[in-house]
Amino acid sequence: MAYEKKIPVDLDCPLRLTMSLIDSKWKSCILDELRGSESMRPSEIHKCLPEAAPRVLDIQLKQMVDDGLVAKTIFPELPPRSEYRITELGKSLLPIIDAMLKWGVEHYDVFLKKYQK
Amino acid sequence: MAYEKKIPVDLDCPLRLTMSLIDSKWKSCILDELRGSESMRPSEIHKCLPEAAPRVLDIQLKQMVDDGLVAKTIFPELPPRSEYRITELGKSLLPIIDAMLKWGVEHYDVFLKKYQK
DNA sequence: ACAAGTACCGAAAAAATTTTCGGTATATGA
DNA sequence: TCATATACCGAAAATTTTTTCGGTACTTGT
Repeated sequence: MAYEKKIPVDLDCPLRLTMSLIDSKWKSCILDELRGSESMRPSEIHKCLPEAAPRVLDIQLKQMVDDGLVAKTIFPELPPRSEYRITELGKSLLPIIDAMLKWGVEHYDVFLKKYQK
Repeated sequence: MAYEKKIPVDLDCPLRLTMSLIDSKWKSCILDELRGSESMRPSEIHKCLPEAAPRVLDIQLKQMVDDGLVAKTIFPELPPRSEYRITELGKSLLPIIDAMLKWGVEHYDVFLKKYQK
């Protein structure tokens, strides 16, 4: 799959539904970035997540727009301008992102010692 | 990757660390199953998650044992017997699983209408 | 004797995801 | 004029994950 998912989301069970919306490599980070600003332009998002290939962010942002987690506004200008912002549905996932972030911070050292080098 | 991860967990940021521990197709379901019993034998887990190929559960259980989320006891008996149980570290992830499960239940209908058929 | 169950594992195929590369188009600043 | 920036997209390569298949070894029940 490149820019469109064969099976958009996992409808087999509620837990996997939620997972399937955020379990790609960068989606949770994108949500975490978008929460911080009213809106962000693609180039800003790329700068905030420099380790992600720009193409992946494009693809994952598009999927998140399709899923309703993120809204996109295209301004009919040249050079082109567009903006992404988190939707109410996307915001409703933030408690989950928060819980994961908190857990990660609390247990980071253990896994660093365990797996680093 | 087949039965061992090249990069065991993602240490780039706390959020991705947490994600990397549970973001495979069945790990969150395994945790959700294991929470319900004191312990489970592999064959029981397979029966509870019939859609997952047994080999995948083996592999993912092994990774979860390596990561410390699940503990395994092997009984030196014949025919062989072993048991998996969730560890304290694994239990500390349950609030995240709960939040995802709750979100999934609350938003299931929307995505069913949106993507089914 | 033989099928079925128990737990496990390697190899390879299949599927999905991520990354890289090159390309479109227009505008601005040096 | 030329490099840079904006946003986007397709194709293919690379990587990772999931699945399938076949095999080990031993026991119980028919």
